[in-house]
Amino acid sequence: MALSTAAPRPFIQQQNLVEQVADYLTQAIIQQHFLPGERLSEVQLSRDLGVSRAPVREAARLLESRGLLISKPRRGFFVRALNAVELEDVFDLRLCLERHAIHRLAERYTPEAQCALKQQVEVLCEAAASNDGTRRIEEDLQFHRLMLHYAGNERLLRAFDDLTHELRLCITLITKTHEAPDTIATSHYKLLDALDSGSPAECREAIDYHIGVARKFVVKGVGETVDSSDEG
Amino acid sequence: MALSTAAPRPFIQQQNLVEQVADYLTQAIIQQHFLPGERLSEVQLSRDLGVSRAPVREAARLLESRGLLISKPRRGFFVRALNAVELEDVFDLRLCLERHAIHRLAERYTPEAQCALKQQVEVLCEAAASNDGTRRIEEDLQFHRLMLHYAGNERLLRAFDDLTHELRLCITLITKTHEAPDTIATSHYKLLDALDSGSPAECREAIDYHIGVARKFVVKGVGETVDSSDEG
DNA sequence: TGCGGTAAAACTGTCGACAGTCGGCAATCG
DNA sequence: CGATTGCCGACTGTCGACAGTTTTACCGCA
Repeated sequence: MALSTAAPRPFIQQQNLVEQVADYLTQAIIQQHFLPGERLSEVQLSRDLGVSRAPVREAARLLESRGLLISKPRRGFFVRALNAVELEDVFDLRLCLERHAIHRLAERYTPEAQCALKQQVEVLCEAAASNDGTRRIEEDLQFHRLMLHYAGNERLLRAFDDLTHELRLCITLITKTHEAPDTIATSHYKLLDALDSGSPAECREAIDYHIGVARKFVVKGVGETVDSSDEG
Repeated sequence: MALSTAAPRPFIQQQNLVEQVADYLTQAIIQQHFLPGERLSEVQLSRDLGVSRAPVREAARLLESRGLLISKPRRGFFVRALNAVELEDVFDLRLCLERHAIHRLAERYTPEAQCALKQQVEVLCEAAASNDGTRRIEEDLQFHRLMLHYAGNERLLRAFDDLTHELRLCITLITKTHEAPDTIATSHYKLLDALDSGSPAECREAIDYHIGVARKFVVKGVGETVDSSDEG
């Protein structure tokens, strides 16, 4: 049941308008083409994308379940705006999930997992040296996703994926205050070392420190952008 | 089979059709009017409920995001069927969330929370003495939901709610193998005692034992119902 | 000039319809 | 007699349209 094997690659896949619209909206939100709190007009979107409103609505509901949009009855869909408290909650839950995952992973740390994680850290380091902030974040998240993946609990992985959608909601904030390249590298290598040691205490300490640093940076970013996106 | 009351207008006249359809579907699935793996026909549902297909589709997508339904392209929606592995994953994640929650709660254990939890245990004990298995489960879940609530992290609570939807997916299995009333009572009082003590170690031990027992019962229930509802 | 009320515009919620696709069944062929 | 192929029915994906509601713009009045 390992999901590590290559994903099924259908020959022809592009015919699902809902998914395409969902992807488009997700990217547009992440890249801040739609600002937090902004209202999305179904008719305008369907006009712009050249589709009818039905797939737009279904895609919007999908994003709502992922925490990227919020629907208000008779008002439409709005881009979710995370405040400081909600962001703290997100990182607290992330800590919860990753603590659990790293322990589970330490219990079943295969050479395959070790190799994949090490490889991903190298990719991450490469990305960290570049100027592309978004790519840095994505490779960082991908490393953590791999950890969750090799922890062997698909439901846990799904919960993490749900969470990262919300993390991406403020990805531009994160890129602005992201750590220095060498800090990123050492921080992740520490996680690998902890896993190699197999010690639960070391794992916990490493992940606590790691998430703690990330949290600090992001919350700082939010604090700097005192955004008065009020809602009623 | 499920909708013998397919009269012209069963129940809907207000607004928010999507939520009403979602509630209806949720109840129908929980009460096993739709069996795991069964396919749901959009047209049939919309006919039976006296609405069009649009709200049915949107409600189905909602339930899909909650893990109650699975959509297969061009095939429609199917009732999710949890296998033993997936159920183990669910309980593992539940352990993850509740461990975190009880620690957070111990840090900020107010008299209000203490009172509310104690009250809910009493309600639960009352329900446990009754014959209504579903009510027992619901009051049990409600106790845990209160714990998560007073832990003070709304995002954590949402993750828990998402999880309980899947738990309810096999609620009939759970009711069949639920613990004895006095076991339920003592088990929950142990949680309260651990919280009163304020000791993280005691909290962890109590919640580990608690979830472990629940897991054992449910997994046993699944094992007895050797239902090979695999999917391809 | 500022404010309240009314009317128009825009939007969402919902509906019925059409087209492409999938699964099952039957006729055909080896 | 079994396997294959073509056909038919049913269903999903998508669309345009209508009705009720919310927002906005405008106009009269103080």
